[in-house]
Amino acid sequence: MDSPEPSSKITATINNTLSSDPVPAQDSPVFNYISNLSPIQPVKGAPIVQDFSGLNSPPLLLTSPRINTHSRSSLLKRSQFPKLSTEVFSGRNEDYNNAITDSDGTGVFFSPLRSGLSPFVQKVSDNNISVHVQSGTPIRSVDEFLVDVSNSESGNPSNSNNTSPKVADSIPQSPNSAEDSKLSVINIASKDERKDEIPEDAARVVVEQAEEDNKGKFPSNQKYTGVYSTSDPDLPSPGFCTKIVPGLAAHSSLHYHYGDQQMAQLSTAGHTMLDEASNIPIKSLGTAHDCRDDSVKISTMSIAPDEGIVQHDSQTKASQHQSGISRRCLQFEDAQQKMAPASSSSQNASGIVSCSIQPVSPAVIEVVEPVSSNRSSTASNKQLTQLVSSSVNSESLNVKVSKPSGIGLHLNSIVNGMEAGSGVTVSVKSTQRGNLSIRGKKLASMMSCHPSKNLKNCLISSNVVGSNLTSGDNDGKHESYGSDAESVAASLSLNNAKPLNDTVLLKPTEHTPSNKRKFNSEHIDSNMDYNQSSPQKKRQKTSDGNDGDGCKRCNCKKTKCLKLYCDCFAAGVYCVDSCTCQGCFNRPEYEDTVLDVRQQIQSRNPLAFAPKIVQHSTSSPANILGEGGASFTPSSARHKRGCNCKKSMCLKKYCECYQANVGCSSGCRCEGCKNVFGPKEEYGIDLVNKHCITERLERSVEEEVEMVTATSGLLQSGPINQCNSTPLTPSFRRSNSVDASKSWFTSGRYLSSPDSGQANTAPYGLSPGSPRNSNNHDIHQETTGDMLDLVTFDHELNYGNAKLANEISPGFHVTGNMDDILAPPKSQDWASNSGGQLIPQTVHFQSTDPLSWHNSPMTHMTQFDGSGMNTLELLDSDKKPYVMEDDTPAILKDSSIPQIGVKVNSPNKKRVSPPYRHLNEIGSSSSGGGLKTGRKFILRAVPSFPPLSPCIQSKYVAAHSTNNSEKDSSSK
DNA sequence: GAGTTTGAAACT
DNA sequence: CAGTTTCAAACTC
Repeated sequence: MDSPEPSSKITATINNTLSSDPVPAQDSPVFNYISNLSPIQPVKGAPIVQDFSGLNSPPLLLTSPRINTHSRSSLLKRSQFPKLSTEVFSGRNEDYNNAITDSDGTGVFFSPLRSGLSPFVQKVSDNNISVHVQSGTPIRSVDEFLVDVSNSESGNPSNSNNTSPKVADSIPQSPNSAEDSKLSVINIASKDERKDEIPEDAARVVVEQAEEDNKGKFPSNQKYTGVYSTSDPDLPSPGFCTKIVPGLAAHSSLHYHYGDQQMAQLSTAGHTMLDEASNIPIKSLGTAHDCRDDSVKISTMSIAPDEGIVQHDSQTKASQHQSGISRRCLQFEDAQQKMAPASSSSQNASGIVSCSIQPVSPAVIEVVEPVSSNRSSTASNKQLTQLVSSSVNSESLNVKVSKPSGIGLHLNSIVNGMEAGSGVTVSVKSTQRGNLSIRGKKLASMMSCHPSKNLKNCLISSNVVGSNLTSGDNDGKHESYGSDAESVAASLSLNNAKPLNDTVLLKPTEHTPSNKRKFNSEHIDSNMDYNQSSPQKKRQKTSDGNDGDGCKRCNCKKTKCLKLYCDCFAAGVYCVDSCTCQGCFNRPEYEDTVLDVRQQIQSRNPLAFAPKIVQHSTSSPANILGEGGASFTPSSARHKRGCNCKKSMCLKKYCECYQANVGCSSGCRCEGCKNVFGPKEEYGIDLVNKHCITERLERSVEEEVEMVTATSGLLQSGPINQCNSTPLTPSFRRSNSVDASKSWFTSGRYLSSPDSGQANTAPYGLSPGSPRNSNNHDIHQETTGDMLDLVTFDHELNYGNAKLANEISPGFHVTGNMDDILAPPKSQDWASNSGGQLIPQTVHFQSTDPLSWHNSPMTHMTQFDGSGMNTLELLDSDKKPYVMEDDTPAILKDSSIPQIGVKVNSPNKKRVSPPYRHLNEIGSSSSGGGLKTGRKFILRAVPSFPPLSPCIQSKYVAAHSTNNSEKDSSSK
């Protein structure tokens, strides 16, 4: 196993299975390139994806703490999935093999994943890198999850192929399951010690699936090294990919595919992935599927969200593992996993997760794009490409956006994340160009994101990224994901500084030491944060207060990070190394404890982990702003419970409403409320405030626009900061559409987190769109306003970015299906649906319509994906979709569950809805308009979500794209 | 970095 | 449900 054995074998197997040529990775120059080139590896961070799993339900997040490890393990697992992996990856296998061989030489294996994960890594790994095996404990559950997923996915993948076939293919490439898995693991591990551990887990996971193969522990580091990529590959390679990181996965996949070399790095990898996908329709490759899955899932989601989810989860996990990122997150995933039995189905959410991969690294994406653009364009890989970077071929892509990943996180986190991340903007031009540009600097930071904030960022980024890449993000690690991707992107951007188009340069990034460093560090940080978390990042974060990354770090001293006082815990994320907490039990190692505590808390307050912010379709405040209309409540979002501020006048972060960039609602008991985002009705909004808000909105819009563009690229954090502030704006979303979008965002957050699903979707959606962004410029502008709205919230921003992207990219139309979306429509359902939808959605959009982007919160995703995000767009177009409902739904939705959907959501949703505000809001303010709008939106939104099956969505999209306008109008 | 303020979470 | 305490983030210096 471990040994990559002769790649030849693997390749052979691969060949058999995949038929794809397994050129020994080593052999293939391409492989080398990739390994060398790929900055991707860093992407591993992507693992972040893990978050997704989290997506399902916040609770899960907690549960998932392991996830991180798991995720890593998951990677392994994936690798395990030998079946696919080996076969599938034959091509990759080669790579893997090569990698392996290389690794062998070094001792480390690279799995395709690895390669995918991080080209960087590869290099390193090659050297030796890496990978330290982290044996850590395996988190089997996760792994299993992953595995299962992968499996399931694999199964589906084929189905799903469509969109993201490439990915899947690529994934599949990973040849030998066992070996691969090992390798993959290794890869990841190599980077971090923890990883090492994780890898083991992953391996275990894999083992579970294929204990044999894995052996659980791959002997040595090698395995670990291989872990990420390889093992996964085996598994359904897809799994790998996904697991590894969306980005990574993609990369890895790419690598595999490429035997070509292409150093091209990620992009190449991506291409390869795509190519393979195209070539290999394989589904078999479960792993590949991951990536694909995302896309596929997305598409398929509609069909079988669960699978998608699962895959995503696994992926995410993997990704998480890979990247430190995972650390935090996503326990939800675990939980979810648990929740949803391994089997894919339940976990549709997971599908979302897959998104995470994408999210993994916008950077990656970018990287990919270049390549992809080159190849991808050719490659059918649509999905992959989409996933990878929607950027690459946004057009074809259906993005998977699954990003909902964020979902797992709680709103809070999300929101926060937004802020943190804001800085960066990435613009991806998905459309064929594949240009990704990342502007933000913060990407990295974002990447790193921590739980809450990070999450936000992550989400955003992830969303964006993910959207870009693939649908699936992961929730799991909110942070990681986004962060990774972002980080990557950021790194890219930073390094390259080339904002946009640099995407191509992923390699460069890789190549450039600085870039590499950045990536690595970033990725690591983001991914590994807790593990390795590069000091720098930590520093940054710490300096920031959280955040550089956006990730927050807690500083708990007495609560062991097991109470809601802890931001990390509250966000359902594990504490990261960067956290300065004392006696922390919020770590994967204490997963059981965390889960227990979490349960206890939930028993007392079921909504304890639900997103605090719910989208209200109408928030009174928003209306105020509302340029557009009143309908908009600036923030459709509201704090569920409302704040109780007495001295801060809701003008400081002490105020949860303010912190979340949402207006206060009737539910608030604050005194002297001057919440910029929307004072309590009582207080009425001050004109001044309104002005401020509007200004913010405008700014945000502008920024968002940029962001969007960037976002499309990835994360775009840029907006974030402001966004943070701006976030407010979101609430204010200008137009209805805006509102809707916002609602998304907000909802996204909220949803994502708590309920979940939505958020996930949103993110996904967002990310996907990005690709188009390039095209979107115009759109951006147009949308910008909306975008801004979306952006406004931090979370939103994050998501929003994606969304923006989506929005931006006019392209996104909801391919999907308004209908579908609509179908789900009910707000309540919505949440659940959304959850599921989200993912799926992600996929479908392709919008062409600029409008759609509105929906977009997801837009970005859509953009990239094009279709993927569409759901969002759909929503947007409808706009209202999201709006959805209100908070409640959101909450419920949040759960991110979306995918999983109902399960998670439903519970939450019910409760969620509660938020006084909704009622109030609904009733009151904006109420009128707001709520109405919200509902209206919701309906629309719903439709978007519904988009379970990508395929369906796509269909719808195609059909509806035209219809959408009609619908929209009608809905309106 | 230390200390203060603030408001949520937890407890009674 | 209300009041109090505890806690950690946010903020200030």
